[in-house]
Amino acid sequence: MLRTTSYRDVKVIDIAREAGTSPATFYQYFPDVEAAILVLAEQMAQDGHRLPVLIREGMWRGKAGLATATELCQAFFDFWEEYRSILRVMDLATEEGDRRFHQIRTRLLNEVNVALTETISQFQDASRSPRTIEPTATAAVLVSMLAHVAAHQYGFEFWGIRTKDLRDSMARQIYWGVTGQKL
Amino acid sequence: MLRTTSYRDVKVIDIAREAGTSPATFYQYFPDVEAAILVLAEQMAQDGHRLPVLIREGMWRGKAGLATATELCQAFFDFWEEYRSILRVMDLATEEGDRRFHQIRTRLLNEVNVALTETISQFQDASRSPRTIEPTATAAVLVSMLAHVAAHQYGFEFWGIRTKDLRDSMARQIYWGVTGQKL
DNA sequence: GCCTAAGCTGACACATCGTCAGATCTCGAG
DNA sequence: CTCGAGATCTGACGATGTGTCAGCTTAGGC
Repeated sequence: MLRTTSYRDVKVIDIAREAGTSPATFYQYFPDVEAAILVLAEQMAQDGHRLPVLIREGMWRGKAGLATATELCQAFFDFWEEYRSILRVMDLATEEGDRRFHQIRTRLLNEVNVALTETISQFQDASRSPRTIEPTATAAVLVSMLAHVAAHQYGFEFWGIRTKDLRDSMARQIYWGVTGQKL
Repeated sequence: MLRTTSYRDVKVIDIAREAGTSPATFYQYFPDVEAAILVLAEQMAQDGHRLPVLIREGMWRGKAGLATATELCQAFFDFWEEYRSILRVMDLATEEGDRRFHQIRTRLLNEVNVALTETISQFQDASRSPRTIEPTATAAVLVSMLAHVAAHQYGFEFWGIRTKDLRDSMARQIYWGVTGQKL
């Protein structure tokens, strides 16, 4: 229903109708509409475990590194495509201070963040470069980029920017952010 | 009201009460709640003109370039801080396919995008590097990063990531994305 | 076939929506 | 100052949605 109806207009009675039952039955399972969406969000977060795996199992050195970065971008695009309507509600709720959604969002993105932080740290240690920039912060910035571009993919196409170009451009930024190398 | 009440719970009757008038009067001015928020969003977009100015008037070469990038990040943080509650509604509405909000979002961010694209193109031309990466796409990716990190600034602090670190990390990514230089 | 517990829902009191007819106000012409 | 046209406001209302409860239905063990 979130795919076709705006969040604001999803009413308990609509959900009940769709489920072929009455509003009273809905309230037996959920205190409100948010609580029902929360369940969907939890299922989504489960599926999100595949994202950090890509980072940990991928190669990050040289050309293979750029390829891994590209795969990561593609995985984000795919994930957002699938869960777009839930993600946007989660984002709003999080921003509005809803702890329940914030927690799920954290579980989903923090894992990616941690995986990326580790990889960045490894490269910083290897190159013995002065750690002027926090790996955590860089990881956070890169994850933000991924999440936001994936979310607004369609909006960019509207401006005549191809998804493929976005992906490649983002992959380069990530490769650079992670390795510090120019390639 | 959007600062204290969730978007979903802002009712016409609340707005009317707040304004010391009746719902019927509200409907004389706006067809629905969204339309009223739209006006706030338009005012916000006006104020957004200051963002592309920073890009165009700033220096982008060398250390001054990094300073300009940092200023740009700070400006985004400040802007989002001021208009956080409107921006999150705008984002949701845009994602849900609302043309009116999409248009305002475009006006706001596209100007930044164009300014950044121009700057990137200048650097690519100067270095005669092969244009494998679309300047427009890179600009879009960077603007996304700015918008998203600014939006979730508070969420990051929750994870123990300092705003200052975010800003510096982002500034480096932008500097690199714009100039292609490592500094 | 009976009983129990789990699950469902009709009905209700209350809130909000969106509209319209008519009340009220404003302000310039006479 | 008075009047009236046009602008603005609002009470009232039917329609729709919310959240609760008591009572009904159903499944399954005995």
